[in-house]
Amino acid sequence: MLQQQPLDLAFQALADPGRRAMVERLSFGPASVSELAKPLPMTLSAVVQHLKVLEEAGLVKSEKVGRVRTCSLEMAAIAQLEAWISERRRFWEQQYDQLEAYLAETAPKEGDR
Amino acid sequence: MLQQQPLDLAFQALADPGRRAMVERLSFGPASVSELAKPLPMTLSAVVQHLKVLEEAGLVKSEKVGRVRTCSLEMAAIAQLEAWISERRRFWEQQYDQLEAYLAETAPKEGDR
DNA sequence: CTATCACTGAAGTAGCTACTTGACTTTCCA
DNA sequence: TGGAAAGTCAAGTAGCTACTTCAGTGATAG
Repeated sequence: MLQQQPLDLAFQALADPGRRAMVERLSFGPASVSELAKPLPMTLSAVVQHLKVLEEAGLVKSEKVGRVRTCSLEMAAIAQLEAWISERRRFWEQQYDQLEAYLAETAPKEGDR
Repeated sequence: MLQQQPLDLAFQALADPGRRAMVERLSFGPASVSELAKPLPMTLSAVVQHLKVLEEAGLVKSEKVGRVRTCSLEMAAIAQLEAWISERRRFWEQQYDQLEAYLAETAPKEGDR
């Protein structure tokens, strides 16, 4: 809402089951590219490309030391997604509250369930 | 994780800013297709196609009465997204707790700010 | 020193997405 | 009854995505 590009990229990134699997793995702690690739049915190359998508979405950061690139989650981006979603829920529930208030106001007589 | 198809579809659906705008609008209450289309820079046809994507993702339901189709949010699907995301946060924080516990155990001396 | 490991980068491609236009159908109001 | 309103449906298409293979590069272990 403030800027939607970030949300676009983040939701898009999480729409892929392989990328979601990587994020799930990383939620347990940092991992190398090959560790991320091991359980996935695709080439290392493909994993690196997915990783790039996750990094561009701001969901993951990584640093290379020697020949190993170690990746970890960026909770800030994930928190933003959570914020957008819970905002929807907040407005939705508010709407219900208003409906309840409205019903309570227009028909507060005794035939009220 | 239980089934990923639903999450695939839901994240994918929310990756589009137009579709997200529709969901934002619907979080304030039900709306007709034309109401959803009004603020968007695209044809009615395109909006109907986006709507179909949202419905297939289970995020929105709609019902036609007379010539008007009225749409509303399906909070259940949105709650599932929220659950996946907050699960990531939970594991992430757990990892941090373990790190803290470890640090507290290995160096519980006084230089422990 | 050289083989192996852990990636990196480029190119190619099948399939999918987000539209558009235009031709209908149905419903409702005057 | 006749038209405007509110959608619906089917093509067609430019651009994007998720891979693959193959040919490297720079650490590191023996």
